[in-house]
Amino acid sequence: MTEPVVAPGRARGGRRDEILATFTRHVAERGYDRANFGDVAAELGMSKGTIVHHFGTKHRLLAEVQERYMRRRLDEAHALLARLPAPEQRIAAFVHAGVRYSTDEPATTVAFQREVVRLTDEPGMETARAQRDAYRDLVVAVLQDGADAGVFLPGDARLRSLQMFGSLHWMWTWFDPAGRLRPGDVAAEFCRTLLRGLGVPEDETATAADPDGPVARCVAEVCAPRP
Amino acid sequence: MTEPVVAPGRARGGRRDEILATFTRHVAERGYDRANFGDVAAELGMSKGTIVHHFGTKHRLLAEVQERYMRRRLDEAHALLARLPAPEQRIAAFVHAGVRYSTDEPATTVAFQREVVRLTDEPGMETARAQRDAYRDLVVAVLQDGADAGVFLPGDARLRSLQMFGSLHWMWTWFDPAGRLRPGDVAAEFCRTLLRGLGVPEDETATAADPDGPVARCVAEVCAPRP
DNA sequence: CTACTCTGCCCGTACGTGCGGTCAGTTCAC
DNA sequence: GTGAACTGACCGCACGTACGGGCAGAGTAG
Repeated sequence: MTEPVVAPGRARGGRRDEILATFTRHVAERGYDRANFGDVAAELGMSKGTIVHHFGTKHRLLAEVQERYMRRRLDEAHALLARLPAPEQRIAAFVHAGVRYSTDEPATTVAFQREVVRLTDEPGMETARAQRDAYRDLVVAVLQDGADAGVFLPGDARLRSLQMFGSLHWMWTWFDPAGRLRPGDVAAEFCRTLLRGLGVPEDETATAADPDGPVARCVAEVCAPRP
Repeated sequence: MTEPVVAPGRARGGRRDEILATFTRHVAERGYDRANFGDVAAELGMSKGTIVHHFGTKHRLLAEVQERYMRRRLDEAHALLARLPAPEQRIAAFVHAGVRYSTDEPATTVAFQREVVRLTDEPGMETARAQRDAYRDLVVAVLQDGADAGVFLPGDARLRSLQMFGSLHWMWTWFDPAGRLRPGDVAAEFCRTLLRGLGVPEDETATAADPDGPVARCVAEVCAPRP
């Protein structure tokens, strides 16, 4: 209907991607439990059976959403680490990126964040959980390295990472991508408080937090617009 | 059975409080959607009808959980503000208190935090939402006053409050009250990063963050053990 | 004291609905 | 032919909640 480019039955991934996108939006809006096959199918003008045919179970569908999301986030994280050497730049980049997600892919980001707890509980989420842990480990390592190098004041790197992730992951409950609050401003404020809190001097903090500064620009390049 | 003190039929709130407590625990463990009357009733050895009799609907039950929780938090907040005059002490107190909740009332805290989004969406939650907003306004006012007074560096008080609440509200996804991590240590680390990030000098930061310091002690007195 | 009525707590059951998942079958590209 | 995409009817079940009734204690009249 909105995808007449490729012949039906042989579209890129079939209707698989459409299902994934619509399901993701429903999870973002209502949560996993209240999202259901019937509504998704109706919206896409297909049968419930089609969704089952492609994904098997609802759990598997969610798992695929989480895995795809974390795959992109991990790729970006590695690209950022490769370009930015300094610990305070790297932390700032993670914050800028974390805020960008909320506007670049609002639905997927909200779906991921509000259902993140299922990564720890439910079976079948091992891959996504491992990806999430890998991402967190990257941040912890930067925090630890920075503290070891004296760039950051001594402190518990793991707790600091949780403090930082909390601020970012909580955004789904209050941030409106369509609102007047610019993501760059949110990231800047978060960066300033966080980096100062880690003991980074004022001028490095200001540069790294600047929404038009080098770190933010690097993040913008790496986090390309959605295909 | 475990409540032989008062004659049946005239117990303090009847089985009402038991229902509330058990339902709260189920919401904390499984989330609102997966918590159900059948399991709660079975665990308490009563009929589903009894729950309906006392609360009418499932939504009303959740609303009551949220309202009771926020009432306690608001009372504590006002008590803390009355005892602690300095902005950095007040912010530190909010952080210490926020962490304490996770161990003092783990079930209710998790239930509240993981279902907080329903305060904004669902009807019937107006009271709880107003309480939550009032709590946030208290924190925003402290941050604003501190910035106006020059105790904190200039910055967006509202964004700072959201950054702070994010760290605390996210705790339910990772903090284990029975684990080896002491709540005081978490609060101390969070306080240090946050207060330094707000521009508070190192010695005031250290005093306010100290888990055995005056602020933490004041919080411990105000947040009395459960009755 | 007795008998009665009223009332609030509680039970058991039954109903309606919504949802995840199954399955037999059709269409269509290769 | 072969197999993948897709359909639509259907199943079973879990869950919220409506309903009718039982029962015990309080109040009251005699």
